[in-house]
Amino acid sequence: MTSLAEENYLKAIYKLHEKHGSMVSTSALADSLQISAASVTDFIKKMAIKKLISYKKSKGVTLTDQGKTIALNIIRRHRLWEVWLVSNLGFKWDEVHEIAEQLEHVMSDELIEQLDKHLGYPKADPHGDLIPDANGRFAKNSSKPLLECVEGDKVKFTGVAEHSNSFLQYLTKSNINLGDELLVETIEDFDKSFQVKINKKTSRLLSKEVVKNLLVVVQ
Amino acid sequence: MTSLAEENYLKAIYKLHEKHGSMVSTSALADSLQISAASVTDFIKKMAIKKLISYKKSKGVTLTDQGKTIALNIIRRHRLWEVWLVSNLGFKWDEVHEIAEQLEHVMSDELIEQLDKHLGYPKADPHGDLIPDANGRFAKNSSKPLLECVEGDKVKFTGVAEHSNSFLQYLTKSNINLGDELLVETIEDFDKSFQVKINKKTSRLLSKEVVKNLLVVVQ
DNA sequence: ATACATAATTAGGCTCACCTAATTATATTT
DNA sequence: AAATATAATTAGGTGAGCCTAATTATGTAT
Repeated sequence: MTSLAEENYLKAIYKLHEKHGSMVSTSALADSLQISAASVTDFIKKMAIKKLISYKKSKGVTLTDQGKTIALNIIRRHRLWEVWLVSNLGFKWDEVHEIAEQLEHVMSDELIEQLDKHLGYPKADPHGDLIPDANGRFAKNSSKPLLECVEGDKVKFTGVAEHSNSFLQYLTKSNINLGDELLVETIEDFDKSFQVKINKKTSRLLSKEVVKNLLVVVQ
Repeated sequence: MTSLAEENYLKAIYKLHEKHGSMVSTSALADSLQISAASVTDFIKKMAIKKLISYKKSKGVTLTDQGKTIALNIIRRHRLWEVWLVSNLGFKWDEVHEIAEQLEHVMSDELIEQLDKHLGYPKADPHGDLIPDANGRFAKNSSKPLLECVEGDKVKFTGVAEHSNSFLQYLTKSNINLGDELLVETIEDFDKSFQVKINKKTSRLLSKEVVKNLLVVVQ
């Protein structure tokens, strides 16, 4: 029904919309998919005819309900596979993205439902990203960037806002792992760097760039 | 490196060669891949240039060492995924083929090695087909069709020579499962039907068509 | 050896998903 | 408002992997 290319477009549109809101521009899509803008214009016209997206010429695209349903399904598949790769196959959180990018395109609803069950219906993937259910619905999420916290806040590290390998590896190296308790000891007003105590043990200085990308839930 | 289409051709050539020996004809490939003979001729010429196969015009093709290595790798992936689907996700042996056909094309050696480890380095898939190791080598296999047995033989059911869903479902329905002990009670000379005792319990009459496709190891 | 049937190849064409170069539309600056 | 920069579209084209119809090669029966 939906081709590999269509799935990739739908996922990219969903993610760009999530990140920047409103309509997704041709160039943003081209950039994200590493494809020329001309090719994108071509392709989105066809997707619009198929009612996967709504396309306003020279303005950009948004997902239709049908397109959004498919996009959420792909994201669901991707994140479930990531959980499996980490918890069953022993991969690290910075090693699973490329493999899950391939696995997400395997078409079998039965497979995904069985996988979900096998994993114990996880709510989030190894990076803390929520996993939509079979109907495309997410659990409630009260996390926010650590940057928005104040001195004295005691929080739980539940996710990342930046998924680059270098950031994930920095956290691993710094011994900061999903689920850790973080206590904001002091915040340096000048550069917004945070002195944070991790799991009531070691204390560490984190730059603004880092705390911006750590998602936490206040306890 | 190798495309989806190339992988499917290599696998088909390997299987046809295994089944009928010698060179694989254009029409056999066309039939197996559900593609026109003209398309096959086209494609195998390109594969020959890439040294994946050796092609004698109007005679047929055989795999080169390189092609055989890739084919065995695909078969390895396919069978490991089938083991996983049955033993971890709870699928039945007649439900896994189509899903494994998709999973086998996911490219990541690391993934397959971890999967193999996770499954405990299985020697065979849910149909009893041997799984080649990472170097394309198979374990020794002393199985033969039950049809070649004689009255009084006590054997272990280790595999099937026919993979159709209808045959697999017939066996399931008849309560004949991989690993079962079979005792050949009598063989009807007229139609080569076998009266067989399963796991020292129930006795059952199996047609020649069935015993031909049951692979067993004499105990 | 000839005729016939079957198998394989060649010729020409199609769709999908991409490309570059040229053109047009939109947004920003002066 | 005009000039300029940036973004988007159109036009024309490519390779991969398929197709049908026509042709040629191979194998079999007479």
